[in-house]
Amino acid sequence: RLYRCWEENGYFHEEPDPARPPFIICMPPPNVTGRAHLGHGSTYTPMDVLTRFHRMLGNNADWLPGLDHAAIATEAVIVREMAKEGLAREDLGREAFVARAWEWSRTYGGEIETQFRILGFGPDWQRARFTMDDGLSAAVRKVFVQLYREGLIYRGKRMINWDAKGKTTVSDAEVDHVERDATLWHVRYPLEGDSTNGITVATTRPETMLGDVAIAVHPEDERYTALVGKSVLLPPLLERAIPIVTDEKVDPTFGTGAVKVTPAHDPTDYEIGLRHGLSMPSIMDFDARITGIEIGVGPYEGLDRFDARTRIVDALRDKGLLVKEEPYRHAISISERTGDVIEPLLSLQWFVKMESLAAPALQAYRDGRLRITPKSGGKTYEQWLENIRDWNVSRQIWWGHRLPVWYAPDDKPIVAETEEEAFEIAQREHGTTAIVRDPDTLDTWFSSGLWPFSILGWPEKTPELAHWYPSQVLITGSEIIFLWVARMVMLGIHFMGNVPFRDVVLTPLVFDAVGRKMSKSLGNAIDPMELAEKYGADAFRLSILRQMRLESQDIRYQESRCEEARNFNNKIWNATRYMLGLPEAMPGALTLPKSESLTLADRWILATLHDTIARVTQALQTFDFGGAAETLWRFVWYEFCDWYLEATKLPENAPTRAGVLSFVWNNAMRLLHPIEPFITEEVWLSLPHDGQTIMTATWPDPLEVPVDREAAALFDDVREATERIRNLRAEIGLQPKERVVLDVPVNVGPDVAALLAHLCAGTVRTSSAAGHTVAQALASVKPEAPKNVLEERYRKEISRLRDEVERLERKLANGQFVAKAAPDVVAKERSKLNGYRQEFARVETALAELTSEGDSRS
RNA sequence: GGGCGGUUAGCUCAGUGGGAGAGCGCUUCCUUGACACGGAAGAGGUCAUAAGUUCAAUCCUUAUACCGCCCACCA
Repeated sequence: RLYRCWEENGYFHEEPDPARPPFIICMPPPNVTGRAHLGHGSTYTPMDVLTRFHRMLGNNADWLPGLDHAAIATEAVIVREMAKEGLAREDLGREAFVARAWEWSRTYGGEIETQFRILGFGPDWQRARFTMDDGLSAAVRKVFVQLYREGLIYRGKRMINWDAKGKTTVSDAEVDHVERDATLWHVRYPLEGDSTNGITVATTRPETMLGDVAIAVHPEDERYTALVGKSVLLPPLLERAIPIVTDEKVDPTFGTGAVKVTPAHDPTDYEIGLRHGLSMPSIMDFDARITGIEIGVGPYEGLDRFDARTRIVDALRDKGLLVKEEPYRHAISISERTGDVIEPLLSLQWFVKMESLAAPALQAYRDGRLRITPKSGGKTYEQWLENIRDWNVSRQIWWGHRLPVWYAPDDKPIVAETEEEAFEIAQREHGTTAIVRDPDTLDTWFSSGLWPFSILGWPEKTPELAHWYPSQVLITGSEIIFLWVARMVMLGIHFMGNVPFRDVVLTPLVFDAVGRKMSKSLGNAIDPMELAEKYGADAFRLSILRQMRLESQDIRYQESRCEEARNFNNKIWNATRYMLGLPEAMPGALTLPKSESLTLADRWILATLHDTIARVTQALQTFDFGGAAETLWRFVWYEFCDWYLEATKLPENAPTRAGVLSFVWNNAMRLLHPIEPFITEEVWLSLPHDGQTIMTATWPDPLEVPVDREAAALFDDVREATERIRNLRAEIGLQPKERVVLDVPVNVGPDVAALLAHLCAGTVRTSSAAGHTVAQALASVKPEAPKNVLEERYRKEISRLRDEVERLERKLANGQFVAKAAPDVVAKERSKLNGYRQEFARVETALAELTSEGDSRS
């Protein structure tokens, strides 16, 4: 109900307004196929919090949402769906397939937007974009063409990562390295013409032997010096001879110190091959099957790579060429998306040249134009950019931005923004229009890399682009710092001349209670939608924010967190009910009772509110969401409810309470609103307020809250006295309503006396002993209690104080300390000692009086 | 192999160069006129280990152990 009202009234929407400071956040576009998970809680909640906060501050704040076409993920969904109908991609044909993907995206995609609404996220939906829409697609083509013409995009035959399951290349950033148990096979390659001699190599991938073109050893490895230059026969077929070469890259200490060189199927071997001018025959096709298309593979033709491995190992064993098999644990490359084992293949693909793009992105971070929180994220960012390699951007799938590339009959690429332009170029440069478009599409991250300016209308010169670029902050998970963040910075600098955002905030990863990753297969995944249903969206948001710390890289989450937050909200609700149930009406929220009429408790809660506003504001400005949440939790529950609300039940405090409650609670709701939008709106609307919605209410200003430090300190003294007295009451075993007589040694004034009596369920009896301040009097309030209880209590106190006094005396007697420590520290320690001594004397006197009383009575 | 982070109460985590903190859990009491999704009181810790710097170290430095994350072409 509230959300609908907000959206219908356009509260999330903003127009660029140069009169106000901009505050823009570009939402990391969730996958069109995606569903909300806990990671969205830790990443998107902070974005919503900041946007709401800055809107209340009066800034031109807008949160720009969108969806990502998620090329590989979406294509996989469609393929799976089609498989149920017995259809393959090719049965449909490209055009029909893409049409189906569009239809699917429109019909079933974007479910996550509904979920975001339930969670209270309020981006400017009117500005929602999709990475495949016309404007963004045009931006993609323009960027590709420009980079090509600048020589920053090229086509080349390079080692790429092949995902055989997804039937596409993937970039280095999308490859995971996973430790797995494997086997290290030692294989003997017999010397050509002398089969009694040979060289043994260790390999984990015998199936690639068919593509071996050499054996390499280290140049200084004396074991093999005599063999270098000779040739060996390639097992298991023993039909082809390959040379033994030397290369620095070979580690003589690993395995046998000799390595087989398969340039078409291993990145290191590829480099060795380049250095030695070796041939690079491919023996595996895009289905990860052995192929003899380039070189003879004998009976292994057409076998799947893993079957081929088994068959080749068997053959080696039969022929006595398998010297040794040993278990071996090592890291293998896995496709992030499909989980399939990555096959390094030599293939003709499109690449973005990264070096000249990376340098300015690195510089921007180093000179502080780009800040990264936490600092450790900055290190990661630097390290990656320093070692960056070219980015393979062509993908062999159909769903996505098709490469704006055509080929002339001689296979020369023609790169153009439109087909018309491509025809023109073809006619002009090749004298023909018989050109064929490249079937490949672009890496999803190519279009998301343009997000910060493409969603603002680039390449058009829009008012949004003029006023809102660059944005202020990007919030995202640290796992896509390479895939996304670094690329946005590089492309932003290149095309806009400026970093796309001032701050990057990396949110922690969410793990389960025992630190495991949340996953469906482990069954430990928690669905935020279920939590929202059970405990409320506000509770979910608060629970996750409360655990966030600036420097933390992970948080452990469990459902009980949400339950606690729900309890907190229940507390807010009940506190509100209390106020609404008071006999007097709540006056307007923006004016306080006359200053001189404020009670001690009033002054205390106002001073506390003042500090809370300052702290929360500071925390949100520095992205310390956990700090903000924790501060508010403490204020609402342990200060406002536990102490102030209780104090207002005292009749003497009644005259001013409605005004102060109204004022303080209104402020508290505004402070809490960015974190808990729903309950704060509901409460705010049910109490006196100014305006239509808390969303556009102004952010609390500490300068508008009167502060009386002296009164606040006195109230704190009362709190401390109260705690001591309650402790004694518990020891005596008094029932809550049983009153206790309190001896207060000076006339502390009727307000303090009444407050103390109320909070302790006591009857105050003031005597007027001289020489005490009110604070001292409070410190020595003596409840009437059985002699033995008091005596034990006093003895405990004396013992504790004696320890403290002795500790400090020792410290101050240390000449080194007095001479070398900072003077203010010494002074502080001295005054502490004095305080303890006075307290010690006081308790000792009290004990003496107690025992003498007892004596006279007995 | 390289980089980063962590180790503080049973659990999850704050924090500070000079008197160890919170929430949950636990124990005792309380259906007190907002709230049992609550209130009051309480128990519980040689701040991972070792050395160093310092008048003083849980905090700074170094090393070690264990845990986690990221990066990486030793077959």
